[in-house]
Amino acid sequence: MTVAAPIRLEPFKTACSSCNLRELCLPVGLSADQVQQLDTLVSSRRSVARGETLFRTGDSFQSLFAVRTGFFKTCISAEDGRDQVTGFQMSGELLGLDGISTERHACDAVALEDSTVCVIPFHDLEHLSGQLPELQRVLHKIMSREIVRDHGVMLLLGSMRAEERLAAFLLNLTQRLHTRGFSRSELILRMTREEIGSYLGLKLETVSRTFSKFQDEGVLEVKQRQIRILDQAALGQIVNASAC
Amino acid sequence: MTVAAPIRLEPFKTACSSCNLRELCLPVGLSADQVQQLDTLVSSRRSVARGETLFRTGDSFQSLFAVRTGFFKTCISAEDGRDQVTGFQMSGELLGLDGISTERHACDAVALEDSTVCVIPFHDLEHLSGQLPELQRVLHKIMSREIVRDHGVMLLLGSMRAEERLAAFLLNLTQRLHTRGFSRSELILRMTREEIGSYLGLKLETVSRTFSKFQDEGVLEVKQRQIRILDQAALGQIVNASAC
DNA sequence: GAGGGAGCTTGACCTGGAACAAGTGCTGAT
DNA sequence: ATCAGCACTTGTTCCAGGTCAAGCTCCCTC
Repeated sequence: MTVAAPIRLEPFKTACSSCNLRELCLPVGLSADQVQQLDTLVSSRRSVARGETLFRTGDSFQSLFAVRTGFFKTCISAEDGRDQVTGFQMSGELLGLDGISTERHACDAVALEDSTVCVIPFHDLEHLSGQLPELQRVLHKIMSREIVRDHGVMLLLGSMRAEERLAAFLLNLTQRLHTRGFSRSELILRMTREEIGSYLGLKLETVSRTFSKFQDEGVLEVKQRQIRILDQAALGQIVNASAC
Repeated sequence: MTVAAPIRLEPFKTACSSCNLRELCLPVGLSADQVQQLDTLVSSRRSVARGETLFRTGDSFQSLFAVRTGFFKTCISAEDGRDQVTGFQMSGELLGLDGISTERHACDAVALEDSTVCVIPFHDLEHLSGQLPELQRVLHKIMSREIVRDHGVMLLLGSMRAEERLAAFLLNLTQRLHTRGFSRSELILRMTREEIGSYLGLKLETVSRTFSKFQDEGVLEVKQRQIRILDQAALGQIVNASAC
């Protein structure tokens, strides 16, 4: 491939400092100067085609990955084959935090559409964050946020009813999409009913029925994976239903 | 043993280097020298009586806490009053990681028996871990381990049946107690049936019935909060039941 | 050692969601 | 253009676990 010519395209490729996700991603809150230091270690990208895995349970952990474009799910499977989607990740979100503890990945990360990720070699990141307290701070906050998020999912799984779960899920998705500049009321699901069900602790039939119910009630318009939210407030009330 | 001589009692107060939990707690894997540096920042203790809270949702986050003696639960509550136990912590385990992300605690930590904790001022910890890569590494691993643990709970909540959940819970508890030198087959629960139920996404009646069922089957002996495991293997099989 | 209350057990009944089953509609390959 | 196969919807039935209710047990306090 590399025909003649010593053209160095590198600045064109990966650079946090020129990335429009920098306010959502690892560089959040860092100064321009600090982001440039990050650039030195986030030097490669990787494409992952829809359906392919970025990493699998048991793979040696070397790097974190920041989703640049596309959409992922992470899932774990028990020995008995049962499995559980533990999260959906969109642009600016980090994948691989689970691998730090044992230096082996503890889940599978699967692209739900053609995606690209930035590769963040973790040893380098630790090294740099020893130098840059602000970076260390950001990393800690991101990990902590993941813990808080997980606790929220536990609340959902432990005490919500099917409708509440799905409503909470949709609100969470649209809110995250909205911070990325998408509509607050329209979205295209990148995952199947089964994956939604796995994440929410429901069977796919229940997810489908609940979508239909919301549609009948005029809360949503559902056309396969295209969802339009007609009544945001109603969704919010459904989530907090047990209050009544 | 070293008789006579100028004995310095100071390590008698708070000191990771003289703490018998150091292999379970923050200092895990650090050299004696490094642990001594930790000593400089972990300088105070706090007692929390049974039923009291160590911190509450919304409290300003200043420190992590390492359980020294006793037993805690952490729980979050939705606005609507619903609440969810997100974990039980025993000696050597850290409390407060959830607070890092927003600098406010995101859950309540309640002592289930009279307890003491070591106070670890987080800013100091971050500072020191910038100096001590090994400490940084440990902190990252602990946070990552919490994430992995939470994912395991999601699997439990999302896809296991009541018996499987309780069996998994008991095995997890006894395993953690065992690494602390307790029996693998006998334990005293520090939490109520309701708290177990909240953690496992079950109602207290279901927890109680499931205990009774296990007792009838000869898997456990249950006397209120005293549990004796009669058939460890059976418990293990129950957890992996869906394989059959 | 009597009384009260929190925590636990057990029974009876009910229901939300699982399981099973039978279609329908998209999509992508030949 | 046709076909195959996956994703989704919808109906029916069933059951695990929730709900409600009644006692029981073990402390703890006076």
